Amino acid sequence: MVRMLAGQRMAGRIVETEAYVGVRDRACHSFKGRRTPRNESMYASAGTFYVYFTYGMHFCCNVVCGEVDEPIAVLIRALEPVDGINQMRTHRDNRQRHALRETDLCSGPARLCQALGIARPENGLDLITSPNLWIEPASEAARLRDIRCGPRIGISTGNVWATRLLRFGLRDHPCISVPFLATRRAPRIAS
DNA sequence: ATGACGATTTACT
DNA sequence: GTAAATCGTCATA
Repeated sequence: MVRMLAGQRMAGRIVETEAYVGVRDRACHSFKGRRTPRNESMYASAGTFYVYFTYGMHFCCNVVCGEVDEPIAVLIRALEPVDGINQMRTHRDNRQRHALRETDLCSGPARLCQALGIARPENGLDLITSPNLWIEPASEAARLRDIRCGPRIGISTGNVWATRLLRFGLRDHPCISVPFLATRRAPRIAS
């Protein structure tokens, strides 16, 4: 994931994500086809950026994945800082009491948005054409056998959607927000 | 108009 | 481990 800000380049390797699979998913903002000003960008074309504000203080970001009017998205949960680490650190330390380890700069959905300067203005951006924010192939592709899956984080609704294995990440990576408990390899295709 | 809550993070005991 | 921070959003009335 690459971010241009103030003429400088920041980049991080995506090491953790969660899937939000649309109108049937109780934990998804578009559950039951709910369409509001907040989640409007979920209904746009694949490659659209969906940024939302939560807990009165945090932003989190998603990549929209479905067809137009099919509100499916992937939450970006953690990055391994690669480029522009000093700028990331500045954004994070500014609001912080103690200096941060590099592995903590982007190890959470709100942390990475803070580090990359992602907030309300970035909601609805087209990641395919934007000069300021895009996703490109990693220098080295992850091996499927190194990808773990597990339940999504912070889903409170007591039903099957809280336990489905829709969080994915790189095995034992130090920048993951929460460790994967059981050793479950990701399926070839997430259903 | 109102109130309950949230796809989180941080500090403190 | 527990709790506070902090406010936009949305369902309900």
